[in-house]
Amino acid sequence: MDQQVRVRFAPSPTGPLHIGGVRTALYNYLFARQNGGAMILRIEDTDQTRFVPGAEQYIIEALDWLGIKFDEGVHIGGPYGPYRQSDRKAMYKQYADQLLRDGWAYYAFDRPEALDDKRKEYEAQKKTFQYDCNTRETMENSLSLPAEEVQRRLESGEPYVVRFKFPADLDITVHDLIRGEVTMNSNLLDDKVLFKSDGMPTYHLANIVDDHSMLITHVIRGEEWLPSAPLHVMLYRAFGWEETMPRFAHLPLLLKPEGNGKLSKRDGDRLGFPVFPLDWHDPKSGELSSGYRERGYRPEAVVNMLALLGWNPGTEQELFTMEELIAQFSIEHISKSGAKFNVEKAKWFNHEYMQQLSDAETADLFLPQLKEHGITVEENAAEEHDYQHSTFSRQFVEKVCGMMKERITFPSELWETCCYFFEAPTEYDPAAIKKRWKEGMPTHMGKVIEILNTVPFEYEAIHKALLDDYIVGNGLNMGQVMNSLRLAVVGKTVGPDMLTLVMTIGKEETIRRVQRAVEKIGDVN
RNA sequence: GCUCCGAUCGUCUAGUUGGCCCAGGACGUAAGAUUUUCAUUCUUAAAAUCGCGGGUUCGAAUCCCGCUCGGAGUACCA
Repeated sequence: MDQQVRVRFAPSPTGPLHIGGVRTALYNYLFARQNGGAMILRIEDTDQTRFVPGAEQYIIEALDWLGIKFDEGVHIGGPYGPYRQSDRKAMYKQYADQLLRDGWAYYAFDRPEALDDKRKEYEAQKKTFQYDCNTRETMENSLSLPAEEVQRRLESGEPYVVRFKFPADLDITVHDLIRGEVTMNSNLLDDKVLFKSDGMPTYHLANIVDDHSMLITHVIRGEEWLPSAPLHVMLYRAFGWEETMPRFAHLPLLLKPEGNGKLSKRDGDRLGFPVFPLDWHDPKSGELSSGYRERGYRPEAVVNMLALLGWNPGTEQELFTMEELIAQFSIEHISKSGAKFNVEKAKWFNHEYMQQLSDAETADLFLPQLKEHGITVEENAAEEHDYQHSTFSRQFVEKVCGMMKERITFPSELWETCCYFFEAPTEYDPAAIKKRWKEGMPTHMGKVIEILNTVPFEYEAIHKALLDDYIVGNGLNMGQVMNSLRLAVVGKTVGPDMLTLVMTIGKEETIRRVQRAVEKIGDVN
């Protein structure tokens, strides 16, 4: 009889959520959904010194933007709350006491300075001090001190921490869903602090207590937790919860795009791509770290890219909707090695998802830029375009988007790519003039105007009159004439099919632009 | 230093029970086609002696051992 799958994403509100953390959340989400289970958001804020205002809200907003939804959590409540560890503070002490009572933990009175000194002392001998079964007798704790002394210190209110008492020489095996069995010997593990002198539990205690009381069945987290997994297994054993201990899956890390090491905030800034889902304004330094959303990435693209960074479907499919990911995700296909983040691939994903937007959706993204450039867009304008007043219909904007969106990776490129549909060029690319605007071009342009004025303004008619009859009929250089026309209309030699462009901006505007170009460029070369 | 984890094209990876792999796909790169231009698109190509060295086997990217390299952890941080 299977119990319901329950997973949690448990970040610390110490800053913006790193993209690696987003991936962890995503994998948890996919796993939960696939198994019809519950996804829980728990905030692990046991370190009051590292608390950053706004971080919790940032995490919620970022995951919401990406479509990673929760069933229970700090922001929506649920039957196993509260979901913020600082709000659960009162319940941890009894668990520390239980461990103390059962001999799995002990009081330690060593001051932080004393520990520092100890570490330096060892370091001087090229060794590393570890508070463990070999050294604890030499420290100030309830194992080394007489019972009365311990009692006296406790009653006098002397600060203390509670440390886990690792049994000597015990092989502890962690069953990891990704890595198989990982075994470590307790002699090499240190007596981690479980309960701090400020009355708060450490991650280790709070995590186990919460996962147990929230009925978590699977812990999917970053590989950086693997070394402390044996401690966690021992805690479940010490509490007598081993029967219901969650299954563990330690995810490979996200690495820097170049060189080695874990992906960090600085890499993103240096290499020009975001490391965070959303923009983050650091409340202390005022520094801005850019996010995927503000850079113009589609949430679907970020999800798709992240899903494939460390997991693969075993097929050649690369584009996935969230639903497809949920259906196909499997822990067995998560890779064991770290993945280097690739900016180009991220852009490619975004281009793919930009193409999936409708013309209307693309137009919505374009509107702010148009406004910024003084272009007015009217929902139900009588005319498609009014170049004299820089006013266009919504329909016209959508038409342009439909024509041009395949050239675009980010919405921010829309204006640069489409501006000539909305305003006439003010200058002409000198290199293009040199290459295309040959002798006699004003005459040819005059002929273009004449044709536009005389033949019906229809694609086929213009094509016949201009390309077939005039250019081909007179043995003119097609590239020369058409590119000069493009230069006159666009200002440079880019853009869609020339006649389509003319049809789109209209007869009058085309003629105006050609006349203006002839005036400005003249009969050079 | 110690402990643990890892190691296939520049990058993400396929390869899960050894032969169908002189290693497949995608991004990127290059060339060509298409186009009056640019971009898109399409086609093709280059690109991994499967980290190195030993074994096991008729046969190994796939199994075993050693080495090397990389990463993580080693806090009253998570």
